[in-house]
Amino acid sequence: MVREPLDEDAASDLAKMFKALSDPVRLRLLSLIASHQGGEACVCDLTGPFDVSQPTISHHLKVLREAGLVGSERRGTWVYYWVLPAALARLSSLLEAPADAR
Amino acid sequence: MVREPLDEDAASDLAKMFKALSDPVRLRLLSLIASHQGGEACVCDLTGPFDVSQPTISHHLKVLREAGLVGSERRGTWVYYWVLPAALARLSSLLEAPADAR
DNA sequence: ACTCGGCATAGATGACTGTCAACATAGACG
DNA sequence: CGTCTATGTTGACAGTCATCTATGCCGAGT
Repeated sequence: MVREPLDEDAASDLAKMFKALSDPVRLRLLSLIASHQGGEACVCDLTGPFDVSQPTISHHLKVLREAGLVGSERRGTWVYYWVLPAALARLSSLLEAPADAR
Repeated sequence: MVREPLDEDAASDLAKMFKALSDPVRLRLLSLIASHQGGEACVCDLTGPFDVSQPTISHHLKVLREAGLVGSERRGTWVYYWVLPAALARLSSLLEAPADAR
């Protein structure tokens, strides 16, 4: 990002991911999934800590999934979610090391 | 973020920063400022590359400024903006290294 | 002092977002 | 097969956002 001015298409693509992270509930969801034992969590583990209803959690999980930040799979009764590290790493590397400027 | 579940206050705080990054125009603005010679740019350098009006650019710069991502100063005729590296580094480190999970 | 250029602010508007209640679906288990 | 539990989907509504036009403010020069 510091090197070259970031063309229009890349900016739109990245903005969608950041938008998925721009909600406190979604950030906490991502953190809960990432920090959960085994690196994955079912929805039943995620609805508890929040004051919002279960459909709202489901909606936020869908946003994270469509942004490519998490993966999901149904195994029997429960649906499990896990973090996709490559997507977060991409965003992380984009933001790092503008420290040499100024 | 992987270690502990990210409490509610921290999530709200971080969400505001990510929200500031969740627009293609603002991402490109930040990139333009960071990659500009000297690490800072005046608004006159920033209005050109976009199809939106000057007040819109001014609005986006205000969002970035209030999110704590950039600083600004008026020097004579022009107003200069620069990136605050600490803020970006904070977000970057938050997103990195969930790679060991799964 | 007046005017001009650079930038910010105000108000309006159309689009999008977060949330809930209600309903639909899909396995599990009797 | 029927029913119960766990999730996802839909529709609706209130709030927020991105963008515009019009206007205001501040320095610089003349």
